[in-house]
Amino acid sequence: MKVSLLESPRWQTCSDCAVRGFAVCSALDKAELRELVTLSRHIHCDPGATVFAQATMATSFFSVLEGVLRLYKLLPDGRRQIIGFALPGDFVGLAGSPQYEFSADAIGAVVFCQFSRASFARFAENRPRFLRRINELAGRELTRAQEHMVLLGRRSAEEKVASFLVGWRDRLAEIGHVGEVLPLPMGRLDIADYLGLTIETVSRTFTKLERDGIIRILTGGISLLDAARAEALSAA
Amino acid sequence: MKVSLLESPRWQTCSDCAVRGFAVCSALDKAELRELVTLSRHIHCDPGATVFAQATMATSFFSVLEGVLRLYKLLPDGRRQIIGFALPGDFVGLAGSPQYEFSADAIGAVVFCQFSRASFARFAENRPRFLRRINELAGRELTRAQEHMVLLGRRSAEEKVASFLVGWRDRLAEIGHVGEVLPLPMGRLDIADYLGLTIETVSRTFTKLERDGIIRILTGGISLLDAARAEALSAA
DNA sequence: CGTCAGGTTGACGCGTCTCAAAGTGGGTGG
DNA sequence: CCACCCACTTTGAGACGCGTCAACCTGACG
Repeated sequence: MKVSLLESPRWQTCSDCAVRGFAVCSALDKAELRELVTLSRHIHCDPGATVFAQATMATSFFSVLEGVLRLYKLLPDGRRQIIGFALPGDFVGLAGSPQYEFSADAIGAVVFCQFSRASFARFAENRPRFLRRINELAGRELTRAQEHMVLLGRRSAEEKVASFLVGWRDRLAEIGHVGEVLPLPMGRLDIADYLGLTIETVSRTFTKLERDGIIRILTGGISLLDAARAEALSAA
Repeated sequence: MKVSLLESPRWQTCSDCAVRGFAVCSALDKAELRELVTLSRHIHCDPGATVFAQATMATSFFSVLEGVLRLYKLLPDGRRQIIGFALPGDFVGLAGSPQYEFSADAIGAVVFCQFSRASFARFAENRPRFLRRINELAGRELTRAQEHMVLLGRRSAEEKVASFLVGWRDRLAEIGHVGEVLPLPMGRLDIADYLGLTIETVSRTFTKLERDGIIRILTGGISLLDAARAEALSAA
């Protein structure tokens, strides 16, 4: 069974954009929205395409419309840590330093809004409501990062995988995903690099969770058979 | 040898506050500063005192003036992850959820400014310059968190300790610390919980770094004998 | 000089990584 | 439509880094 995150209808204009309700621009009125549109470009990109790379000049901000981005940092010797996945509605590029602090590439096909940093900053500059909205998103991002640190520093492999699955389910639910099946558009290697494990450990742990009747492994996703037990493993 | 972070002269008024140049309030003019003062209280607290606790009502924001706070999250079974140390000039409480997402307590004696969340928010509400300043601090915080994730997920014990020492040196330098000796006001257990290690591993790693001539262990701190080698270990 | 918290050291075990091989499914071209 | 291919995943066996448990050391303080 193939599971897709691209089932939502395509947008035509900003006002009926699929992520209108929860993206950055939710804090804008019609007039402002019309102005912001003139600063944005819609970009489609193919599976695996790099959106931007760590340490290159940060010329843009991004708002994801469809699909999933993986955000990651690389060590000089090639070790990779995925610091998060960006979903529809997520705003990317907040850090504010002149270079990107991490890389981003598409998992599957992705559509996003791109803003030039300079003109976006000029637009935001004197709009307290919009600035507060950006603050809100930054705060949420920060809270997620802190939770992720606990996971990386203090949880076992099994707890990590369970936390990931529960967290992923909750994030998809937030953006309106429903259904028995939990799609996992990213591969095992991505999950491993997100959790600070190796691909083999992730694979073994998935198998163990399935043996224990907690999940069912499908191609491109899983089914959470025993959500309560998974939540217990992810240990608040 | 005893090393202190409290050598700086005490403030009298906001305008000659020791952290005036790099705290949140650096974005304010004299008049605004005078207004903000009326919303703040100066608090002194003793070594080990808890400033706020995870999952309690988030009624305040904090700006550190002197000393160091440890910020941490606890798992139900008692495992602890320190997500950061707050130094003079740092602003704490950004996340914006109704409850605190983590706990904070004093390492050594601490002095900070406390703001009621509600009145602080009202003050900030229509001050774009101030909101942008808060954004800037949030972005820096986020960048640090991302770097920390790489450390927790992808570095060995030795790399973790070296990164910590180099990072700590740089943060102290940013707030004006100079001198051969790097003070470490936190104990080994704090360092372990910051790095996702046990206290024994941290202790052993310190010893190894000293044997290798990279550091010298002092009471209450270290001396970085071979900064280049430490930086190489922390592997950018 | 005794006490106590914090730090260090050692021996051992376990969880995760490493290296290697085999299995699986989707896509492509004959 | 089938057979091959390739990337991805799973499984296994063995090694190793870090955790665990326990003992000892050290310096600050009364």
